[in-house]
Amino acid sequence: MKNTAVAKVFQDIADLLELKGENQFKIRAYQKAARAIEHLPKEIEIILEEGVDLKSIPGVGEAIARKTAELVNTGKLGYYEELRSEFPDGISTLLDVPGIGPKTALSLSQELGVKSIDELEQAINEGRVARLFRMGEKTADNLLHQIQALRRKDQRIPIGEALPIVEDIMSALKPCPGLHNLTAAGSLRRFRETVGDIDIMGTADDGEGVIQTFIQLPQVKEVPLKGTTKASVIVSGGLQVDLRMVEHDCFGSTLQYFTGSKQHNINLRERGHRQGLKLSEYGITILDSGIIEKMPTEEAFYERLGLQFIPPELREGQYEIEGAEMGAIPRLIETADIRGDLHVHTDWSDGHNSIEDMALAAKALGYRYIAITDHSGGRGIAHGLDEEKVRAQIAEIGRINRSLDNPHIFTGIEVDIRADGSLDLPDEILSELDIVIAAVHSAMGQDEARMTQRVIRALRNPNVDVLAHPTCRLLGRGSRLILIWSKSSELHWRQIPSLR
DNA sequence: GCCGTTTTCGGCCCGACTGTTTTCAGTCG
Repeated sequence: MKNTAVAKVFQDIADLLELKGENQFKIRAYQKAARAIEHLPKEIEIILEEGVDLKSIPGVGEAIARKTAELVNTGKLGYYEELRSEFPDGISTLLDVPGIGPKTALSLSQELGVKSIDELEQAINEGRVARLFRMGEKTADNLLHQIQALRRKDQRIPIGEALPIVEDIMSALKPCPGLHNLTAAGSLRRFRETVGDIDIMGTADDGEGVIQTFIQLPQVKEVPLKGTTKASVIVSGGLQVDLRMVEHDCFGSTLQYFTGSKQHNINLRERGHRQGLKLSEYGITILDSGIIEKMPTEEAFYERLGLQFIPPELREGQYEIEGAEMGAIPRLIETADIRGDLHVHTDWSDGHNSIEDMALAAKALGYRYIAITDHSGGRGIAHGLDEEKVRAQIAEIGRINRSLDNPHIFTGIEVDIRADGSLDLPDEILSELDIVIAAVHSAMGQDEARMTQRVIRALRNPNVDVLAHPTCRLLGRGSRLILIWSKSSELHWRQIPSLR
C-alpha cells in the first residue's frame, strides 16, 4: 500500500472523528500523521520491511504506528471500518462544500437525512436547511452558492495563469493613498506549480479604505467576505482572491503569516510556544510579560526565533525548520544563476520563432548557451525533423554560430521514444548532435512494466543524454510541466565540455 | 493521539469573519 493511500485513510479517520465530535487534538494528531506519511521520502512498505520503528516518524506514536502496520500488512484497518460503519456513506463529501464543517454536516445528516451534495442542494431548495437550528435563509443561500461554485470550479490553476491576474489587481490597488508593501503572498509567493487561490497583503494608513477599493474593482464578480482588515472576492473565472491589510510596522510578521504554508506556520508556532513566545500576524508576543514585539521584516521574524531565514519556496512544513535551526538552509538557485537552456523548440518543428530569434532572446537574458532541440518526426508529432532536416539544421546552426558571438548554440533533438523503446532517428545522426533528449509522446496507455522497459531501452542508447517529462503529468488545462531527468550528469558534462 | 529546554501528565497555533444570537458557535486559512 502506497504512502498516499495510507495518508488518505488517516485523513478520512480525522474527518470521521470530527463528525463524531471527538477531541480536537486527537483529530489533529491523525491529520498530522497523515501529512507526515504522505511526505515521507520513502514508501512505508519498505520502511516496515527494513524493520525501522515507525514511531521515529514525527507525529506518529504508539497507536498510529500500530494502525499503520495493520493497514500496510493486511490492506485493511479495523478501527477505520468501525468508524465508517457509524455514519451514512457519503456524509464526509458534505465537508467538501466551503462553509460546511463537521457540526453542520452532522446536523444535515441527522436532522434531514442528507448524505450527498445533490441531496443537500435539494434540501436547500425545499427550504428545509434554513429551518435548522442556527441556520437561516442567508446561510442556506450561501451554501447553495458554494455548491454551484464547487461544480464549476477548475480546481487549482497553474502559477503562470495566476501571475497576470494578481499583477492586474495589484496595479489597480497601488494608487490607494497611504498604501505600502503591497505583496502577493500565499502559495503564489511560495512558487507552487499551481495555486488554489490568490493571497495579497499590504500595509496602509487606512486599511479599510483599501479593502473598499478592492471589493469595487471591475474584475470582482462576488464578495463572499468583507471585514475591516480582510476581504475575499471572486474574480472572473471563479478564482478567489484574498486581501489582508495591517499597520505598517507589522509588515514582516504579516507577510510571514500570510505566506504560509499552513503547516509551516503551525510548526513554527508550536516551536515558538516552547520558547515562551506567541506568534501571530501582529508580531511575536512574550507570553510571560504580554509584550508584543512587532516585526518590520521577515528576516527579523525568523532571527528573533533563533532561526536562519527560510525562503518562501521551502516553507512547506517538511523539516525546513529543523534545517534552519542547524543553519542548513541552502542558497536557492535564482534566475540570475541560469546560464543557458538545453531544451528549445523553434519553427523547424512546433515552435513559433526561428533559431536566430531564440538565440537573440537568450542573449537578451544573458545566457551563455542554448541547445536547439526540436521534435523528431515520429508518429503523432507535427512537423518533426527527419534525418535530412536534422543535417540541414546542424548546418544552419553552424552558420548562425559563426555570425553570433554569444550565446553559443548547441545542436540537439527531442527524439521520440517509440512504443518498443527504439528511437525515432538512427544512431549515426544522433551521434553527430551535441545533446539528445529522449521523450515518450505516444502509446501512453502501456502498463507500468512495459513502459519501464521501454524507457530503460531508450536510456541504454549511448547517444541519449536526458529523459524529458518522465511523468507526462498535466498541470491545469493542458499546460505541460517539462521535467528533465539527466541520465548522468557526469556523462553530460563530458560530452559538452565547453559548458563547464 | 502525540509529545517533552514546563518530560509520563497536561497541554496542544492564532485570529478574522459571518450569521444567528443577545454573547457566541462554526468555519476558514
